[in-house]
Order: sequence, then structure tokens, then C-alpha cells
Amino acid sequence: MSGTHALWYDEMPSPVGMLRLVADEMGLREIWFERGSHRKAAQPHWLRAPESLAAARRQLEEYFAGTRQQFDLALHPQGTPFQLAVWWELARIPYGGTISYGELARRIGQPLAMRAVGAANGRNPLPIVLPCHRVIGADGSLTGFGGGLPTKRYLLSLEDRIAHGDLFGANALAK
Amino acid sequence: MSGTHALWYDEMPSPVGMLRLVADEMGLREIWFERGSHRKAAQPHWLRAPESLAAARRQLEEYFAGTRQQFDLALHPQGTPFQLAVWWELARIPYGGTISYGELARRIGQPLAMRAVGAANGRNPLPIVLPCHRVIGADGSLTGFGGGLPTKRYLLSLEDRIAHGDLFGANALAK
DNA sequence: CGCCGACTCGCCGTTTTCGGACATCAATGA
DNA sequence: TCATTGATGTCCGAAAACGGCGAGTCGGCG
Repeated sequence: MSGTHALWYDEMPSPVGMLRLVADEMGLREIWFERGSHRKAAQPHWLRAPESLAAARRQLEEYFAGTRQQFDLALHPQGTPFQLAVWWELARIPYGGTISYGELARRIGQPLAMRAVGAANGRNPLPIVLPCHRVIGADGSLTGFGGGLPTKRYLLSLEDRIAHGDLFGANALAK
Repeated sequence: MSGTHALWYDEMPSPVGMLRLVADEMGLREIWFERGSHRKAAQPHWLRAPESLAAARRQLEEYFAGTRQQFDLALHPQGTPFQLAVWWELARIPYGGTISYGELARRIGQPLAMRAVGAANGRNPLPIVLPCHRVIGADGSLTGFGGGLPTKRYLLSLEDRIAHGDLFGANALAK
């Protein structure tokens, strides 16, 4: 019904396991962790089109290399109005920083919807690019992540190391 | 998800009121009675494309004129496996004949699903072409029709008149 | 006795409704 | 300190309701 013309996908290795990218003609649509809670199989009618996803792939590689703190990609996530509000708000959290679910709820103008924010966060179709990993519990606990808590820890540690200039990676080892 | 590329539609007058036809690149998809129980508004993204529906339109005109007893069109109804089984079975009921819901249930191999057959019949997206009007109660009552019982009566009377050679239309008038 | 209508009950796929469970958190009371 | 509670949007499974039925039963009524 929603005019789906064609979907392209590609895969790429990363420090947190294989990533699968999906895009349509409007932009990047999904990123999954190969080992993740809600991974799904590639649909038969999808087309493997590495060239269409080359830019996304390159920027992700730069991100993992620590040489990129901001993405410049056309994004086209699919969700309800509420979910989209949450997801776009994610993009405004600065690299290396964190906020709580309650704070995110406040920022989208629905201060009581912190729990719903958690649920929406859990369905973020574009992890890493829309940095849902920068949202943590009000008490500092990590609480959850689609790609697994170790991955969330890895991403936060990576950003902390780069943003705070710890070139020796000491923080990365100290939990 | 189901690769919907584009939908075309057109309208045409008929003895039972205005008809709205909808098709995709695979074939005819829906026929609604303008005055019917479950008519819906034309979706904004549909394209008015009379030329794509010219064949269907012509064959329907011939049907109402009494010069066509069988349709030769590419059909593409959307439904569950059970519904499709019921709808395709409709096409095998000969012009001018009738069977009961129970009989139709038997023909698709589920003799006890007569009631479900009734429900599926009620959602037939291609009335007239898939002749759900030829299915009536075991006791001969008409029991129901998406386009209204008068329409069902009209169609049965039309077919009866043509098939049984009553060129004077006496049956049509006698209730 | 026959015929007919009103009623009951079982059967089936689909749709709708409903109740939890969630990547939360601050306030309350024991 | 810890368990409890209420507010929020979405998804998912289970359960119930709902039909374009039909066979059987039971009273009326001639």
C-alpha cells in the first residue's frame, strides 16, 4: 500500500559483528546486527546492491575507526509519528554524550512518556547512525540495547575514548 | 511489503448503479458498487486510467446486455488462502445456475466450513466477475449480497432470463 | 398427519478486543 | 532501603465476537 518500489541491501563487517544495511530510493532504512535480538532474514525480493550503500558503508567504517563523529546520509526510517519523533531526537544527542530516557521524553514534549520512549528506542531501525546507545537509565545503568548490551558498552566506550582524547584507550579497558 | 507498484481505477454506469473498478499490473483487483455496504473512498494515490480497464469495462457491458456469459480477464484478488479457494471456486459455477453455501464448502474440501464460506463470499472483491451472487441458502433464500439484495435478485433474474431463453422477460417481472 | 415457521446449536475463518510486556522514573509509604 | 504505583505508545498473543450457514427439534395450524 505504501508504494514500496524496491529495496536494496548489503552487508559489512564491523567490530561489533556483521551489519546488514537496507535502503530504498529515499535513503537508508534499516541497520541490523547479525547477532541481535530482533534480526530478521533478508527478504527474497531484496536486491543486493553494494554501490547504493557505499556511502553509508564508508561512513560507518570511519565511525568505527574513530575518524567520524557525525553522519551525513539520507535516512528513511519507517515508524509511527511518535516513534519518528523519538528517533529524530536521537540525532541531536552529541557524540560522546548521554541522556536519560526521561530527558528524551521531555525533549519531545511528552515528559510522562519515558517508558514509551524506551519502547520506541528499542525499535530504532537505524542504530549507530541514530545513536540510541546514547540513551541510558536515569541512574546511569545501560538497561538495554537491540544489538546486545556488550555492543552498547563498546559504542559508548569508543565515543568516550575519542571525544575525551584518551588516546591510550585506558577507559576502554576499565569497563 | 507486498510489492504494490501502482493502482489504476475507473468508473462505469450499469443497471445496478455506478461501478468502480480497480486493477494493478497483474490484473483486476476490485469491483465495488457505488451504493453498497462496504464501499470505500478512492485512495488518493490511485490513478484514473480508463484505457487499462477498457477490456473489463467492455466485458461487463456485454454481460449486462446479455451477450456474454463468461469473462476472460486477468484477475488478481487479494485475500487469505481460504478466501482465494472460495473465490476461485465461484468461477466454476455455470452461468444461470445456483448452489448453496454448504455445497460450495464441500467443493473446496471443507464440508463443515459453510459459515466461513458465507463470510468469505461476503468479502468477494470481484462481484459479478466472480459470481458470488450464484450462491444462495440451502432453502433457496438469497440471504445476502454486498451490493444489496435487490442487486443480487437483478443479476440472478438477468441470467435466468438469458440462459433459459425467456426472451420476453416475464421472469424478470414476476418477482 | 403433513407443512411451515421460529428457535437452538454446532461448525468455521476472520476481525476485533483485550491484557500484558516492554531498554523508565519520580513520588510515596513501610 | 526497598517495594509499590501511575503515566505512555506500541506490539503480540490469546480470547471472544461475528458473519451472506444448515441440520435438527418442536409447536402450531389446517
